[in-house]
Amino acid sequence: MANAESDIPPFRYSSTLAQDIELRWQDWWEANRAFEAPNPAGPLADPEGVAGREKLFVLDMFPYPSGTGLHVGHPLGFIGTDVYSRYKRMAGYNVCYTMGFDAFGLPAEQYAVQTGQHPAITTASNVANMRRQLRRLGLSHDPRRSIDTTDPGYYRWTQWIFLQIFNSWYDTDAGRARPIGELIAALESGSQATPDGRPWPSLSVAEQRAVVDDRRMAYVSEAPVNWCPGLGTVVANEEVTADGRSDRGNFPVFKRNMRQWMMRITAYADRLIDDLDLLDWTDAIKTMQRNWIGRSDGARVRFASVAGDIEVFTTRPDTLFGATFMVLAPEHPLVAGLTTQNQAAAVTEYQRAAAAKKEVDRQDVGKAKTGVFTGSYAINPVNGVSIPVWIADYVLMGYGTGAIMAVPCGDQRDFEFAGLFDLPIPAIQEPPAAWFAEHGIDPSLDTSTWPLAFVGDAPYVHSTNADGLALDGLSSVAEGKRLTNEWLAAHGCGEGTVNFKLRDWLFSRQRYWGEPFPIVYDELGPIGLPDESLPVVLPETDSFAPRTFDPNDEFSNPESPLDRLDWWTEVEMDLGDGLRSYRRDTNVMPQWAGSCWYELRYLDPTNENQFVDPQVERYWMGPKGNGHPGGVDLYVGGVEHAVLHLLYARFWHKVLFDLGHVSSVEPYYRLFNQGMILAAAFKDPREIYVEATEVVERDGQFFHGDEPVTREWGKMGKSLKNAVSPDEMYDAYGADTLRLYEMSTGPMDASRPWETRDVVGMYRFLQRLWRNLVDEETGALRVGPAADPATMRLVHRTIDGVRADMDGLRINTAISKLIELNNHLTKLGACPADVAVPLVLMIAPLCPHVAEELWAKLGHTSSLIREPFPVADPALLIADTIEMPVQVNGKFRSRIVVAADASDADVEAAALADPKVGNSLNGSTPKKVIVVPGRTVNIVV
RNA sequence: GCCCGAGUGGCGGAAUGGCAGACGCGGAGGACUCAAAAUCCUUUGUUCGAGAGGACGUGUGGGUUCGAGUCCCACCUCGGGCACCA
Repeated sequence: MANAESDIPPFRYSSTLAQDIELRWQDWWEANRAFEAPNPAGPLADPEGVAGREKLFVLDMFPYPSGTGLHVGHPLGFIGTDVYSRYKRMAGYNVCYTMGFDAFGLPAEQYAVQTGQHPAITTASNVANMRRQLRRLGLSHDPRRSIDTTDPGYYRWTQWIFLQIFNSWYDTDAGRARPIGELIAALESGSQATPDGRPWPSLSVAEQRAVVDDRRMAYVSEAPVNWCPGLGTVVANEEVTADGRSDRGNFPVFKRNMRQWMMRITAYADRLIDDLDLLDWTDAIKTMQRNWIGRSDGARVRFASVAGDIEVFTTRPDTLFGATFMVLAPEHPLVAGLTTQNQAAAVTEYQRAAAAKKEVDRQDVGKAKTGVFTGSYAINPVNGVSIPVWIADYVLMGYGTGAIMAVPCGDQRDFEFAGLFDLPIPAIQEPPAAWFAEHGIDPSLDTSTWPLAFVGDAPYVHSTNADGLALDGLSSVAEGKRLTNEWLAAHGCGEGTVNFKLRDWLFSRQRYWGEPFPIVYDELGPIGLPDESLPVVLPETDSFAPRTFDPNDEFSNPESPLDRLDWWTEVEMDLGDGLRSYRRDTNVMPQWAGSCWYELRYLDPTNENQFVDPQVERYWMGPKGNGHPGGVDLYVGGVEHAVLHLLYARFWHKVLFDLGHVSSVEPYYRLFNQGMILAAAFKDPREIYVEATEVVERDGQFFHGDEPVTREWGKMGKSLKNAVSPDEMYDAYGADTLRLYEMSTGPMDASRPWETRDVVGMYRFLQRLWRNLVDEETGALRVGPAADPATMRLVHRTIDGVRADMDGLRINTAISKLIELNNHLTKLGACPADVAVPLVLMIAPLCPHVAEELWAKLGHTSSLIREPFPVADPALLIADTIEMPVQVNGKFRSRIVVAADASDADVEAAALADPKVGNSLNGSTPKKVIVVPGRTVNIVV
């Protein structure tokens, strides 16, 4: 025991040596400002550094600086982007790579509520701790560019962008946002009409303000919002889970009408869908965004009734002749006017029951349909038929118009509903024979024999009226829709339209730890503050909590912490018409605000006059041609942001583009979703998680002490008690080993289990690599004589393969190629002198610290971070002779060695001459011989 | 229910339609050691065989092909997303 240390050679690559090397080089990089990426202009300008180098903008989704610090599951993506950035830097690119902190949000606020400590203090210390942990990994960030969303120097520009959005409107004719001043000018000149057609000058000031405010991209609206009494704040649709609870805290959420800030993201719905085609993202993410936006093409149709026109949205206007009843959502405003005396009791009872139901139960697809007849009828505009109007909770007030026309023969839900309440189901299309066969019934237009509704292209029947709409015989749904839409428009009872699931973005929160709105109110409404008054600094207080309520108290009202600060909310200022009193907006922005544009601030983090210098922005974000529409070149992050962050950030970016502040239409050109690190978690018989490190395996069973436990795999973290700290890994192996391990366990986009016992493999690799170059007794460089031709060819094949793998972010296979090369060198006894340089340069992006140390031992006095990455010599990629497998009837039988440039005939002859092949043929004559040059020979008998 | 992914040794995973299992872990054997750890070397898909060598083998069943883990069809399982969206 006492002598254990002395057995190890003094200069073996051990964890102590690794730590010494790593800390030294981290200090050196910092002292020498090694990773600073120059800008073409502004404070970070270095025209020489920019000249002649292509730019590359690599971005990680920035983290929330939590108090618990990092575990080894967090930095998977960060290591990946660092490897890529280091590789690209060596390949000659000017790489912008840094890290910021998304530091507004609930945890810091909740911690403040509990402890009374100001969230700014907790945030600062969490950020400092996270910076330290990330630095220890050796990430090659440009520290000058780092930002923190809670810094007034940053959120000043978040507020400025809010004002840009507030001070703009969406011009649907131009298809883009424009400054609000241009709308006002158009209203004044009369080229834009007022909503009710009165001339602009005849409107009162209040009316004029209201007209303009209603058109703004950011607007205050009395609208149905998600009120969460348990959190004491409203939340966005995107933050409500499928079962109607809050994303954070899991409290019930209620739909309530409240005055809140909204962002007109729906104006961009089409562009947000269409521009996905420009992007290098996975189809999975694009599909999620498309589904969320939920575009559907159809028509609005108006049915006359005693209570006025009932407007419905339908994607199948062509089936209007099959509409035999209508269904309204129970909350629909026309229900009261439609309900007859006879039905009043039943309708009221149904409405009450529907209101009491939770969103979850209402949206349960499996359950049987329910509904009540209102007693009234409406007129089907295409055939004048009077059809009953029902209410049912399968129709949702929040989608379309909250009312549908029911076509039971062509819609499964309507089919079920009609069956249940004995409503007629006339056929209006003649389904093909195959459809009847598939469902095992005889072809018939008697729908009582049909097991379900028919949806698809098929000839129309009974779909012609006396008024010029004739679909009978037509068998194209698209054509049927087109003709119907034309007819509806011509007869003034409807028109083709597009409907979206996407709602406007609820943008205000009744909390403390967020960006204050740069807005004050006078008696007429909100007024955007002038740019000079930014930042509107979050006021100091010691009372951080919003008023919260019983989570089920639906009728409580929000009260934000800022509401209580009269000294702050009541202001006197001169906004151009003399000193007057105003009241500040007491909401704060949602946490998404700061992450909607942070990549732009990385580019020009210290600019006091602009959120980003246009020249700098164009350099890093501008369109590059070749189908690259501009934007971040590589954005890496978790799939959990597929909808929320990515949709909001794209929206802000498009507004900034429309207003001429940025040069690319999209912020993130290439998106890469890294996988998660999973870890085994163990539950005892009481279903309580136990500390994973304390679990032992015996005979394939797992035990915690003497108690048997069950294993499951989950996201690494505190709640599953399975987190592994990077500090443990640094102590046991060093950061280079940890980096290699995380990168080697699989492709970047795959989730993979963490196995602490596997980490040693990469440690051994580094140890062997080190030993191939360094004398373990003296620490001196130790290289062998020049490489033999076979070794040299292997080196160049490795260079070629590693470059391709790095470019394709296949870091795991790049590592195996390097291990193979190193294993070959191990057999040689030492690394040949002429292999040392390319070897060290190739490992540099992966394990930069040990690479720097070896580079120094090779006699260099400076860092290798900008040394050119090795380039393969094409001549060495081709061998004189090659080995080819020979198959007989597709089964591998033997190998032959032939000249690389041998003709097919020569290869065939060599294959047939091989004794093992002869055995397999066993005297029979080949019918055919297939030679795939350079690949294989297959002999068919 | 619908839409995406993915199923390969004991484990993580590799394989432009062309030698399945690279690389790593783990296992086995050996070297060093009084011994152990660390390190190094050999070996390691299953199976038959003393061996040479053979058979089988990428979730299941079909198909295309000289040749299929890879392409096509159907099914099963797991993971993710959406879910009465008219």
